Amino acid sequence: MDSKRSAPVGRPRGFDADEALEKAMTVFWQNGYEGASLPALTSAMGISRTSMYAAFGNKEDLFRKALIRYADGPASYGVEAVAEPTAQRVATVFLHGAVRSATLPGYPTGCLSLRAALIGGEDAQAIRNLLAAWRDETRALLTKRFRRAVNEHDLPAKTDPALLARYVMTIGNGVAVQAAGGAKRADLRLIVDAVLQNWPPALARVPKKHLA
Amino acid sequence: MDSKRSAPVGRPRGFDADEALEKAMTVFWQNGYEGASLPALTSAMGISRTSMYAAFGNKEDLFRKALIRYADGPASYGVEAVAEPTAQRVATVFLHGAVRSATLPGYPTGCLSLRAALIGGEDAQAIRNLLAAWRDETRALLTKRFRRAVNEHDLPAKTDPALLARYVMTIGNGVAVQAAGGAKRADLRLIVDAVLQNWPPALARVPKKHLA
DNA sequence: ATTATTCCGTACCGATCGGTGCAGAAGTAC
DNA sequence: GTACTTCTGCACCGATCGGTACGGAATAAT
Repeated sequence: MDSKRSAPVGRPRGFDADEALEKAMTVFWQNGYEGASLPALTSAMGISRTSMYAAFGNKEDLFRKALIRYADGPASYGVEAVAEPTAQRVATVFLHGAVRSATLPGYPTGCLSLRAALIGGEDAQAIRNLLAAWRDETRALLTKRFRRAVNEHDLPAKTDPALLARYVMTIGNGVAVQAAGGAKRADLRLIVDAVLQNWPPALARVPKKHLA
Repeated sequence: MDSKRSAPVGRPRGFDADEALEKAMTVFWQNGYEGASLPALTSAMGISRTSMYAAFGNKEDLFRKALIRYADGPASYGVEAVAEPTAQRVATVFLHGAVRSATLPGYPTGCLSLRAALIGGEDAQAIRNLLAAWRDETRALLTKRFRRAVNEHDLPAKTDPALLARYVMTIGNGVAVQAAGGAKRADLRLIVDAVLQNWPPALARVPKKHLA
């Protein structure tokens, strides 16, 4: 599991697990979970099937580890954003990060979380749930941060933090889709800047859930 | 092919092709192109493998026909929007239509075009290209409409119609993703209304493509 | 040296994929 | 009725899926 073992007796591993995971992340990012076949993964990782299973468990475990690497790397802008001092800065850093992450040179365009599991057969349900949980987590992070901003009078009192968080996520998701479709970074940057000029958006607390 | 034949000699078809196509569209919408297996499709359509091949050709042909049905049905809001008299109305109808289409009761949430083919193996490349072309077509429709609005002084002269079209598409895509993730129609409606309050967004023509 | 432990390539497993051949059932035309 | 056309269910095809058993190669401890 770890890169350093306490007593590595036996033949040492013939590849760098970190580099292999990086390659696997890229393949998942490009092709999604089900679309990434084991031959595609292992050939990109430069190792054989057996070595992958020995080092990472199975395909699902490999994906989970790749996702962690993704969240800590290219998609770390979420946690960075909520550390900003004002709500406007939070939104700005978040959306600029979304644009940057979705158009990184050397990586697939768009967002791994969206490309990997909007769809799929029934056996990919676990992966879908995992990614949905991760996106919900990010949204909860933003909600909490915006709630604090309301309490600090950094946002109008009637602002609904949850709705504002979903607003920001919606723009970020749209950016990811556009990037996956070939949109240029400069264009997306102009678009999110246009969105950010409308701040804070008028998102009052919903009056009441109307009867279904 | 058609629902009416000129001389239907021989045993008549034992199912309604239109109803079957509707079911197939739903399965593709829910599971994507590759995620929709033939057993899943045929069981939803209520017919056997062979009947599907006889009536629709193959899986790819079936998808193409389902997509046409989708574009003429749940996703017809694009062409409806550009018929509106002002640019603001165009954007409003488009985004309201996106929200409605992505949260239709009795249908999968989100947008078929996104769920079906953001990802996939190599053999799904043709499907991806098809859907990308369709989205580009919609964007071109909006671009053309906004260009007309600029000429009619319905939008500021310095507005970039292509960029504005991408802006609207970006919001629409974000809405579709959020809907697929479980967002409620009422919340999405509030979000797009907040976006529409910022109209026209400041999207000037890009100064010049900076040297790569 | 010997022994133990680990890595890794080959070859294989059952399951499922999209697609098809075939024969019988079901209908129309005469 | 007979002849002919079309539909449809069953069984099957080769290819590919994720996953594994096995044996040889390589390194560490002794």
